[in-house]
Amino acid sequence: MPRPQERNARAEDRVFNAILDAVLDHRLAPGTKLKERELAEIFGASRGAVRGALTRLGHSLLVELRPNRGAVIANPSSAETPDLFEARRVIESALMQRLARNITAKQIAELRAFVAEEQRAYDRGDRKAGQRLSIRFHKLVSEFAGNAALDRFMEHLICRTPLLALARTGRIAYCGAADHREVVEALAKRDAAAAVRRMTEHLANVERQLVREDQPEMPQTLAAVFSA
Amino acid sequence: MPRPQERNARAEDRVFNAILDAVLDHRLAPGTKLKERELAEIFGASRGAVRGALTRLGHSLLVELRPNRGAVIANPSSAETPDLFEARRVIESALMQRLARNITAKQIAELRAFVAEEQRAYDRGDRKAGQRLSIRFHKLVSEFAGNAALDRFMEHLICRTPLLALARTGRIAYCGAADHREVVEALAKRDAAAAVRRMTEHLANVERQLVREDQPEMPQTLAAVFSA
DNA sequence: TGTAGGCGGATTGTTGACAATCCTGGCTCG
DNA sequence: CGAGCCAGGATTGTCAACAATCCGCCTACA
Repeated sequence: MPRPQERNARAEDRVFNAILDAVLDHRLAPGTKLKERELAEIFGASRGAVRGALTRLGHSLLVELRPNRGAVIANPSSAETPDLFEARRVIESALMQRLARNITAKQIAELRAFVAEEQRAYDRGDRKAGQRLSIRFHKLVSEFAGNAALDRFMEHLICRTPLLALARTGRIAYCGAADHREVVEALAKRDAAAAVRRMTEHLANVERQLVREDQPEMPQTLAAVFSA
Repeated sequence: MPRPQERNARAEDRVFNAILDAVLDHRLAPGTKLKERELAEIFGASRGAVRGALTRLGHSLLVELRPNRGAVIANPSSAETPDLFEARRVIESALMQRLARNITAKQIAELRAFVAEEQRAYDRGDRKAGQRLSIRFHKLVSEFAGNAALDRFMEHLICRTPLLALARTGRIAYCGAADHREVVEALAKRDAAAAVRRMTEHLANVERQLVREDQPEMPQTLAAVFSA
């Protein structure tokens, strides 16, 4: 006999995590409608639990909550790309400087092992797993830096990045284990300047992938469509 | 006959903003219990609306949500102070660099007028108003910088700062219009380095106020109390 | 034929009652 | 006399029915 309170407190988390994972794995396209009843049925949860999960996802900007019109997977405009990546460069540069000072040998070992696993995933052609590990690499770096406020913010930025990639290019952004390894090795040498440079370049690489493929985007105004 | 949906969608906002303002104005001490029924009565709202507001405040870390035990105004530990201020220095330095490049004459004028108003508030001894304007100064700067992602994060950091001040020192942190004016004048000259330096020093000044008065804090362990 | 207006179904928003949980105070028992 | 325990009351968590809203389509009319 499951206790309602505990069971359902987890029900909300279950729905939240399921949708979050689906977005990160690109299994839910931007604009997909998220109906409360349907989700409640699928997850065997009450509508209230689903509502709570959607509200949280909305606060993280992963779904767009339109009053009286339901929730859809967010469909960020390409105008957000520069802002997002500038924010990431700012924060992650700061993280690099912190880590170059404070990182422990154990953390270095853990990062190396992580990058190796990431590399193996890409090598065997498992892009989904590679992508997921690439995301978690940035989160791991953020946690190791040991600043809770920055880590919290990074979580938001990291989750939003793949969504933006999917909305713009229609496919997975390739993060790449090689870039990550260079960052880790710079940190291992406690070379703050090199770590910052490599992380910055890495982020610029990912961003460039997005804008380069940003051609087939929908025009913003009707005037632009018919001006030619 | 007020329409339930619209009236209550705003009811949640009303509760949210009222509590937010009360925290920023230091009218609610950390640890204060926020009972749902009581708040619902006070604001003439339903318990659901109050719940929604509390959930949002919880997500902003302004109230602590304890499962089955209700919500209280957050009581952050002093250990968070360095993290918070480091995050602010990182972000606001980036904002300064952006603004030194992009700020418009109109924005400069607006910032100058804002600082003048802030100064007048302090001059006439109205600390509450001065404090409120000091907070909004940082938010205004953040908005002018024009990066939505960073602005969003700044909002969280800015709201959390006075709470930390209250929890630690028991009184209002003095931000000071003079520091703000120097920042604005550096921006007016489009001197990025000077703007960054002044903002960084300003934040360091505020942080120093907090740690300097951090003596009468509760000891963390019983052992520490009785070791003497 | 094209457009304005308005039903019908589906979906979201809200409420109040009910269930579960926690805290408090007093009681019993060792 | 103190520790453990057990109601009683207060508070939070959950749910399912009801109300409000929106979208698509259909009709009527110019």
